[in-house]
Amino acid sequence: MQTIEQLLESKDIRVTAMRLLIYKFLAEKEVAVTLSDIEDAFEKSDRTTLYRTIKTFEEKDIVHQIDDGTGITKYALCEKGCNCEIETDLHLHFHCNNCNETICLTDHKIPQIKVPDGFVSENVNLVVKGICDKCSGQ
Amino acid sequence: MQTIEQLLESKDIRVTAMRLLIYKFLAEKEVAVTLSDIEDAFEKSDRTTLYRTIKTFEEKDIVHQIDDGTGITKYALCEKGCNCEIETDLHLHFHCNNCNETICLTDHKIPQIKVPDGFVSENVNLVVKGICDKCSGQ
DNA sequence: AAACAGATGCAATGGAAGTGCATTATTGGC
DNA sequence: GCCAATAATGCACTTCCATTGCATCTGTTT
Ligand SMILES: [Mn+2]
Ligand SMILES: [Mn+2]
Ligand SMILES: [Zn+2]
Ligand SMILES: [Zn+2]
Repeated sequence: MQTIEQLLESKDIRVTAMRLLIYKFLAEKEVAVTLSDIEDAFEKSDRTTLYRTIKTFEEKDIVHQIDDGTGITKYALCEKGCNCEIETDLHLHFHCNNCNETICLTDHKIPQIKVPDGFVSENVNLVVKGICDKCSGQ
Repeated sequence: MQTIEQLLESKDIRVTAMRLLIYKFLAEKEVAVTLSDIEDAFEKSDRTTLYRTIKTFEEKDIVHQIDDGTGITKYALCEKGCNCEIETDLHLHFHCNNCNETICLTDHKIPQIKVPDGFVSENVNLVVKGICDKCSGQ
């Protein structure tokens, strides 16, 4: 089991206090977060720093971006061995219309989608909306 | 076969020159369009009018909105008998990474998506990205 | 210590969606 | 046809989020 420091170093990311804190924040959250969520959690630091940190994480495949249709970009830590860029690895995302939270359903992979002749599928984005387990009351 | 005028009237939308023009513009396009696309086509009219026209069409189920992940909302005419609000009717959308256009694959319905116990699926958005038939060179 | 690279902070920008209100056009009753 | 009501249009402004330029700070290397 590697430490967060080791993970960052292995991805050629310099270890800073801020980066460790943001990583831990993401790791504790079980849902995808917006930049605003991170801002609220770290009011002392500047928005830009948080933004660039999350972008750095994204470039290095530590987090992946989620477009859940709310118009606000969300982010979540990648699972170990998650190859976000490979189509076959893509899991689906669930957005709760009640609590407004979005979560990764990491072990629900997107099924193979047929496209018409002449079309080449490279990537699929699938967001299911509805009521999450917490809100459905069971 | 009903005229555009008859269609609009049947949906309780007043027939105006602008609305007819925008409807025809959408009908001629085989791809989903952004508000900017409409703006470019009708430089004489104000953006707000175009915006509200498309919103009116959307409310009355004449067009449906498409979130293809580019961050810019796109719109396309509904097919005859397209019930956009019914989950089972939803077709999938294809976004070309080359020409950057998005099209409705109206006869490719979204497959049933399994969600974990406790989750209730109400709606699904599925966008396939890749290379379209025109760009794939066949 | 000096030099350098990268991280952080502040300010500003840009794009797109949305709204308030005045003006103009259309409709329906008379 | 005329008038009042109602809806459509145009203009200005706002809000929200994403993104960037540049100055400053911090940590590392020689
Ligand atoms: Mn995810
Ligand atoms: Mn469509
Ligand atoms: Zn919920
Ligand atoms: Zn194409």
